[in-house]
Amino acid sequence: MIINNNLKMYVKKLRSSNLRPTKQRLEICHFLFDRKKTFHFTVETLNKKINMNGSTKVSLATIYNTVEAFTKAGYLKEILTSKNKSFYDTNIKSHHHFYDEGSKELTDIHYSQIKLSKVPMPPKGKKIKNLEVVIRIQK
Amino acid sequence: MIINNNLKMYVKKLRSSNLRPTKQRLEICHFLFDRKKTFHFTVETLNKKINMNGSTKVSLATIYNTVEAFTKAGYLKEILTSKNKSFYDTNIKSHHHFYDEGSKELTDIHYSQIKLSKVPMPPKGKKIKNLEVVIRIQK
DNA sequence: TTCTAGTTTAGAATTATTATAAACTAAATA
DNA sequence: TATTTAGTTTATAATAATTCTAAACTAGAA
Repeated sequence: MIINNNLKMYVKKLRSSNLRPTKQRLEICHFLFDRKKTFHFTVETLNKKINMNGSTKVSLATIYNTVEAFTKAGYLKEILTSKNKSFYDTNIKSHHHFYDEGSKELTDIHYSQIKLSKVPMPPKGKKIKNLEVVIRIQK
Repeated sequence: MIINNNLKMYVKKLRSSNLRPTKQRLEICHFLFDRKKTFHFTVETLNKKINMNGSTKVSLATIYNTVEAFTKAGYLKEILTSKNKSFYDTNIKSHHHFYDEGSKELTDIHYSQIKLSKVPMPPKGKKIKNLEVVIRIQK
């Protein structure tokens, strides 16, 4: 379960996302952030993981709400794909993806692996929030 | 309605997508390709346009099927976004997009406006099909 | 300890998409 | 040209992802 050290971090993330630290939300944090590698997921896969391996039952609605709040707060990043399903990533650093249309798998590309030498100005009155490259690959 | 000149082109596009040229499919072609500017759309918006302004009634299922066949054949391109809805583009040349999360609008970026000076090798056994940049903008 | 505003939940509602099967039609063949 | 058949269209049903709802519950302030 959640070790004390991470607990503080989770509470901080939750509070700064305007969420109270509840049993369910801490369980979600555990499955999202208590990892060595970064984690790509959909709400469906996260829900399965939590409810098969977790120590607390968490409803789908709570998972949706928490993931959305974390995404707004910047602790998760929504990935661009052409599927009608949302993919999220715990790696919020600027980085890019390979998207394999056969297997529908996403793989991180480290930001240092792609360099842009020219980027356009945003339209008037707007600023750039984020820039992502998706490289579609096939056999 | 469809002028004679375009008709031939539409029939060619349909045949090479393994579709017979029917009244309904020609009407879809008219709304997709008889344009000066490139066209961004979802099936929903295309359906509205056709059935409000078109001269032939076309069912939603036919629109879905035709758009999918054109996308497979390469006459339309599916755009990457974070929404749970498919966006398509009649501009199939290599190009990129601004995505305004406020208004949910997509704007083309001409391929010459972005230059990449470093791109990673694809994983073993795979090749790069396509590379797209999406720049998310906000106020 | 009590109270209040926020939270969780199951299930209903909504939205996008895909599947189905009966009626229709393009175009190959006689 | 008439007939045939394989492909097409359509309304509607089914499915999948997400959002909404309202009743029961709980964190944390007073």
